[in-house]
Amino acid sequence: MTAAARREVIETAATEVFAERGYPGAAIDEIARRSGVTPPVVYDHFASKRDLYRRLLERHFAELREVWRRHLPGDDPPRERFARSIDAWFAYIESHPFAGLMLFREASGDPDVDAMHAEVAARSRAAILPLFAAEPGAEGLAGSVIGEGLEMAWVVLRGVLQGLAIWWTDHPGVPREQVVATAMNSLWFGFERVTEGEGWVPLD
Amino acid sequence: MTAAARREVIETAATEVFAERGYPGAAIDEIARRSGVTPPVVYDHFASKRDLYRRLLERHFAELREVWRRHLPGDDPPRERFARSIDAWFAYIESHPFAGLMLFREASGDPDVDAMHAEVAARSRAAILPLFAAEPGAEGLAGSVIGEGLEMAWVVLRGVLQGLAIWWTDHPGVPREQVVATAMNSLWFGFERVTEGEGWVPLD
DNA sequence: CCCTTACCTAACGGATACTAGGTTAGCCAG
DNA sequence: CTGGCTAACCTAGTATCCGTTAGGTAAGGG
Repeated sequence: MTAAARREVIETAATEVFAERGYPGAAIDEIARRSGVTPPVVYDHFASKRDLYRRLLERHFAELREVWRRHLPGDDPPRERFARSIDAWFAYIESHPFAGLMLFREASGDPDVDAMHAEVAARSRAAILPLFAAEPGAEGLAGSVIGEGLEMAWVVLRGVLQGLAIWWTDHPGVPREQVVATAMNSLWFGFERVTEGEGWVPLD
Repeated sequence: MTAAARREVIETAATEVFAERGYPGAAIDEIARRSGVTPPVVYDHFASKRDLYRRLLERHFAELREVWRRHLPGDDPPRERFARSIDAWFAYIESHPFAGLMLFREASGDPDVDAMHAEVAARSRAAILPLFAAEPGAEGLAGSVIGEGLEMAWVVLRGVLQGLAIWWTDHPGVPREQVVATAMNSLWFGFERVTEGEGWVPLD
């Protein structure tokens, strides 16, 4: 097998194993075995386990980032663009279930690896948030009663999508439209309400 | 130190280490060191690393379950009870930040441990979901256009709370009311809309 | 004075990231 | 055809870490 093809096979296998076992639980031995190869071959392509992991993080986060960049901006009504983005997002998860699982595994056990994960994830956030900030009415979000408005909205968005994505991989029979509908129903009312300036639920 | 006190110290230290490093990354050595003790002492109190982990899962999940059980049922308007429950939930996270982090770490790397985690978490879900199902209008949720209605609502709820909880531990300066307000604003509109029979966002 | 209790030192065994060095198979110059 | 070079892959380790255990010490109470 050519080096490039082997490298691709290893990356696919490694994504699976990292998703299933997490960073410390993923053994190079098993990654190699699933790639039809012995461990030293992995080191012909990647300098270390960390290097391999970083490479996969960069790749999958970039692909997911691209989903937002391609579907969110536009001239259609916000709700349609938002719905399409979420649909495309789950379509990516559907075709790359292990990539999603790997990205959403929060903590690895290795502080350096955690820092790496946080750094790459922060780059994604920095790329995607401006797309939302460009929406009309977004200043309502940013300046709302909630101090860290945009940032916390991001946390909520991420929490819902991530939770549904993980749940979905355990319930593969559920059609994508249902998952997308749940995400929309959970997220849309809040965004709509704020961007239209109707304000927030008051705190008693 | 008495055995009971030492055991408590070890449980606290272990919760911290599991939260910071995840199951495979947590070393008995470090748990022991933070407990002011050597590793064999840990084994005087717990049969194994897995046993210690299970014990902590049971304990913290039970405490969080109790929060819902105490605050959600009642005769006040649903929104107030829901808001109070969420406030109490984040109050628990505030006083037990490591417990929250430990519970929300999805995957451990060890299949047996993952199964254990899933089992205890499922017990919590089974205890809390009926509280929501008892709400007037909940049949709208369960029988909605979304097939697995209640279950997916649970996933969303959990996703939002978990995301905010993790974010909050990284931003300790943010007052609890702001986090609670964000959670309410993210979750309440959807629930309200469905339980009042106003239906869902249609899918285009 | 002994026995229990809390804790220790020292080590074993297994797993794991990573490496040194060799083997095979195809390709290409002569 | 042939000899040698390269590229893909291998066997066989090494060093380290980690869960766990065996067996012992020391202090305090009865």
